[in-house]
Amino acid sequence: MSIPVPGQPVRGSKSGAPIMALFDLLGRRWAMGIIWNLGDNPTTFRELQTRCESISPTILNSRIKELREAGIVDHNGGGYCLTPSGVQLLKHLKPLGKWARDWGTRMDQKGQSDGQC
Amino acid sequence: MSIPVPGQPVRGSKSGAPIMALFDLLGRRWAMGIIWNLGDNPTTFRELQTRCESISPTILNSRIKELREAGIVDHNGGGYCLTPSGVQLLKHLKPLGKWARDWGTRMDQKGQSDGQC
DNA sequence: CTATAATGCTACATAAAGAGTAGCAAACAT
DNA sequence: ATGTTTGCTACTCTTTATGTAGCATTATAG
Repeated sequence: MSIPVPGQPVRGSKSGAPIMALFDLLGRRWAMGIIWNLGDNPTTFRELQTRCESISPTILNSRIKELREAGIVDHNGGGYCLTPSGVQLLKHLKPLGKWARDWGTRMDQKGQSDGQC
Repeated sequence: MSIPVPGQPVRGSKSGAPIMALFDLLGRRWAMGIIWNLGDNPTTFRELQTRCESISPTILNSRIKELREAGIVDHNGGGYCLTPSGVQLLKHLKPLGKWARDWGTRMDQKGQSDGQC
């Protein structure tokens, strides 16, 4: 799968709006999970596989390739890790953890009128 | 495609970690783009289709279904819109716009050692 | 030096998602 | 009554993802 490049046509934007290029990249299966699980310290391919609990090596490999080309992930001697820019991205993803927990709570006690926007 | 529920096994977490359930939901094609394009005011199905520039009605429909079940999107007389909780989620997505623009800039003048993490 | 183990993958066959085009039923306006 | 708009569904075809097996390379241990 070709990697989306900001400035060139991508899914959702013929003009290549950066946010759409990003959504294209992150909207691929496992992409965000990989970034999340990469966290701080260098991680081996197999360790990443384990952390993701059920990812197949085939897509783990393609996602890594894409994220490397996008300058989000890198590989040094010890394993895979986030680039500085990847770290920034993860920083923006972090708040979603809290939102997700609240969401879980809300979904539990569902049924209440969820507000007609 | 069945919708991921926090607390039940999802892609990336057998125990159903909320963040993984969220990544499962948002990591489906167009999911984030739809939330992004929904913005403030109620939007009709066809208007959404237009804003997404190239989404097929088939998946637009399934994404909407999933996002509604997840309590992120709702439909009132005038069209589709974000629920309060969807608005919060979008708020967390917004900063990615800035990151994406910077990313675009970086990708333009690529080549420089991107830092060996 | 040889044997074992870990790492980073690739191959391949199968299943699941998404794309693209056509068109329909219901509600509304003219 | 006729035409529009809206919110879809049907259908076929392509692209992605899954799952299991296993290989080549490097590091470690005996």
